[in-house]
Amino acid sequence: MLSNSSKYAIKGVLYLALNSNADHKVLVRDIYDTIHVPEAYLAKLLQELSRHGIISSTRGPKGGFYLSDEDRKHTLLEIVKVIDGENRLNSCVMGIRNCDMDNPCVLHKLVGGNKSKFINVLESTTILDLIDGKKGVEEFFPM
Amino acid sequence: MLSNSSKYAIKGVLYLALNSNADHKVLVRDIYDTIHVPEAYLAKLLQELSRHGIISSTRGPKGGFYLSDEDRKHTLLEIVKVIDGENRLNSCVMGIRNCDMDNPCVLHKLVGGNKSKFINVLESTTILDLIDGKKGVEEFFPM
DNA sequence: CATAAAAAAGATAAAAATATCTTTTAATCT
DNA sequence: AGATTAAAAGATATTTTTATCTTTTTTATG
Ligand code: FES
Ligand code: FES
Repeated sequence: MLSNSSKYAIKGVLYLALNSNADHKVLVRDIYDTIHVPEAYLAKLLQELSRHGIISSTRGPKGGFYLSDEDRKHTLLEIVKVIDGENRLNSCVMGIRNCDMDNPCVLHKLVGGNKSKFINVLESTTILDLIDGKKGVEEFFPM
Repeated sequence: MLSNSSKYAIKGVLYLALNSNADHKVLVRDIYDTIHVPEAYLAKLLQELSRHGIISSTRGPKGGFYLSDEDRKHTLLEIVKVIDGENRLNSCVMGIRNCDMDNPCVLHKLVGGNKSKFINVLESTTILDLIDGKKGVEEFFPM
């Protein structure tokens, strides 16, 4: 479904969404324990997301990772694509060719619909949507 | 979604469903090229399925793998469980705990439904269902 | 400017998934 | 019985994913 890395990344971003903004940056060191992701690994993932403009960061003292208002408009799919690459989600359930309505594999009719719905959810759900209405970390973590 | 191994296994079983029976056993050597699965790897997978009673096999001359009528009643989920284990499919999208309606993670509401539908399809689709109405290998392979 | 803080980048390590190769066992046929 | 065929089992190799460790660069501050 999703790689471990993508799950970690989503967790990290979710934490940032709940606990950071441009005036309050947070360190990996302060996140990893709460969301149960290895510290160094989480750092790599957040760096990757930052490099791709999904989240924000600044170096040096008072630095850290955070989400700007713009960042919060990014979708789950964008996160997944940065971490897992374009192809992982798009590939056919049977791993044959890129999923193609015109040329479906045996399982396409059976499960293809679910797959596209899943992708659709990821594509249409922003970080903001996810935390909408929720206020506490407790509502999400430990997860 | 499904591991590579599971996809291979399903392909192999599908081939057997189309091209074998108790009186016509087939060799891995005659399958792997058509379904594009490494020979030795496919052998391992079919052996595993045979060991678990999902497919049938006999050794020695005139031996090979095949599907009995009973074998054809097995579901896709059974295949996947033998190859990927019980937990891969059941685990939460966010990889947190076993997916539990009573205690859902953030993404459960969004994608949990799709996931259970997917599993449901695998559970309710037998080999026989899959090839029902189809007669030629061409309809399935190359896949 | 020197120092410290923190992300970025790079290198390395460990584990899991994927794949292949070799030996053994069972069945068939002469 | 002996030879041959083919799966079963076991051992090994490769690749990918997951994870950690080290060095470098950037930024802030005294
Ligand atoms: S073509 Fe295989 S799932 Fe769509
Ligand atoms: S609890 Fe996470 S997907 Fe169900």
